[in-house]
Amino acid sequence: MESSTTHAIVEALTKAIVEHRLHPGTKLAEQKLADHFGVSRTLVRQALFQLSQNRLIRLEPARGAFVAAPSVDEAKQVFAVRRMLEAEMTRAFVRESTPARIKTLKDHVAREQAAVDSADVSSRNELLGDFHVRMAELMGNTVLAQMLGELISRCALITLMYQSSAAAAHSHEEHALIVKALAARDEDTAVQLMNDHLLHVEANLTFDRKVPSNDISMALS
Amino acid sequence: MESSTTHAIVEALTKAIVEHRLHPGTKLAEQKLADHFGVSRTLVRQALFQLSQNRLIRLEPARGAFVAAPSVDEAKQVFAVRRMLEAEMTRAFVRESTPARIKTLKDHVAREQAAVDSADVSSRNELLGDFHVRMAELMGNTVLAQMLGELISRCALITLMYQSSAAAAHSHEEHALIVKALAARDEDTAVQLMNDHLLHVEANLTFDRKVPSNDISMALS
DNA sequence: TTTACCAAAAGTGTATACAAAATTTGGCTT
DNA sequence: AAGCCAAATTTTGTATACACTTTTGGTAAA
Repeated sequence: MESSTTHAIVEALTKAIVEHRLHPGTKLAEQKLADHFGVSRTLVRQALFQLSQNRLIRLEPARGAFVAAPSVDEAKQVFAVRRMLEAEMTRAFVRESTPARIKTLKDHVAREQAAVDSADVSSRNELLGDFHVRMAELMGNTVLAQMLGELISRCALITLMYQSSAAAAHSHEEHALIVKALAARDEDTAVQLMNDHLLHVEANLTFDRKVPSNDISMALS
Repeated sequence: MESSTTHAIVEALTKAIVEHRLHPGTKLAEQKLADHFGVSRTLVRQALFQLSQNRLIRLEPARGAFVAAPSVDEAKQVFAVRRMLEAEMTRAFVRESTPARIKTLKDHVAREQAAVDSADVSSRNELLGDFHVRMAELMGNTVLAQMLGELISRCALITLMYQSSAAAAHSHEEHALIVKALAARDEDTAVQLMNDHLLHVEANLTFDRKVPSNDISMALS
C-alpha cells in the first residue's frame, strides 16, 4: 500500500501551498489535479486526504478540497502547544547534550545565515522551521520529531500568511543564541530563550493583515 | 468528501483493535473487510489509511494492512512526549482553573470509580485515557486536545499490550489525587503528581511479556 | 431590473474492472 | 524427505464508470 506516486503529489502540493503559489481558499479540483499529474483521481484523492490530515487543506463534504486558511485562534493554539513541547525538549536536550549534536545545530544555523542573506523567502522559512525539527530528531525520539514536524508544517502556512518580513532575521539570531546556551549546558537559559523565541515569533505575526484569497465569500466577509 | 461510512468503519476497527478482538500482527485483508461491512474496497482503503495515520495499523506496500504492535521503544517515546505535554498542560490548567472545570474532572473520576469496580477491562481503560483528553479539551485548545487524543489512542494499544491488571486501579487513585491538587490550585504539586503518574503508568508496563499473535511467523520467532 | 426557478454542466462519492505484484500450491529434482 | 521453481490463486494498486450533489447559466415572471 501507499504508493510513491501519491507521495510525490503530496510533496508537490505541499511545496506549492507553503510557497504560496496556491493561496489559502483556492479550490483544488480532483480532475484538474489528476490531469496535471497525469494520474487518475484515485491517487489525487489519496493525496488530498493526506494533506487534510496535515491541515494544509480543508475537505468539505461533497464540495471538495480547499487550501487551508488557519485562523488566528488556531495559530495561537499551535504556538501554545509548541511552547509546551519545545520547552521540555530543550531541557531534555541540555541534559543529553553531546558535542556532535551541538555541532549539527551550529551547522544548521550557519546554513540559515546563508538563507537569510539571500532573499529566497520560502527556503529561508523552511530552514527556520527545520531548526526545531532538527533538534527533535537529535533527541532520538521519532514520535516527538514527527509530532513537532506536523506542528511546524502548520506553522509554515501560518507564518507565510501572517509573518512580517523583518521577523525572519530576528528568528535566526535567536536560534544562534539558543545554540550558544545549549553548548554552555545552561539549562534554564536555554529553556527561557526557546520560550521567548516562540513568543516573539507569535507576537510578530500581524494578525490584522487581510489574507489574499480567490474565495469570494471570504474576501467579502 | 469524507463520508460517514468511512468513519463508521474506522470506529469499528478502532474499537476492535483497542479491545483486543484483533490482535497485533493480524492481517486486515481489504476484500474481507469490504464484505463484512457491505461496502466496496474503496471505503475500506480510506479507513485503513486513516487508521495507519493514527498508528493503529501498519501499511506495508503491496502486502497489506496489519494491526500495529507498538515496540517497547516506541511506547517509551510516546510516554516521554506525553510527559512533556501534560506537565505543561497541568500547569496551565491550574492557572486558568474554574470551578466548572474542576467539577467536570471530578465527575469523570467518579465515573472511573464505577468502571474500576465493574470489571470491564476495555471500557475501564478507555475512561482512564479519557481523563487526560478531557483535561486537554477543557483548556479550550483543540490543537492540544487532538494531539493528546492521538497519543492516548496509541497508549491504549500499548497499555492493553503491556499493562498489568493491577495497574489500572492505581491510575484511578492518582487521577483523584491530581484533581485534588488542581482544586487546591497547588500548581507545583499538581504538575509533580501528573509527571509521577505518567512515570508510574510507564513503569508498570511489563515489557518482557510476550505478545499473543495470529501471525505464525511472529508467534514462532 | 431583480428574483425565482429549472435545466445543463461540472464535481464529488462509491463501486467495479483491470493490471501488477505477492502469496500459495503442486509437482519436480536432488 | 527436503528444497526449489513455476503455474495458479489471491491480494493489492490504479483506472474507469456511474450515481448523486452542487454549481452555473439562462429564462420567465414579478
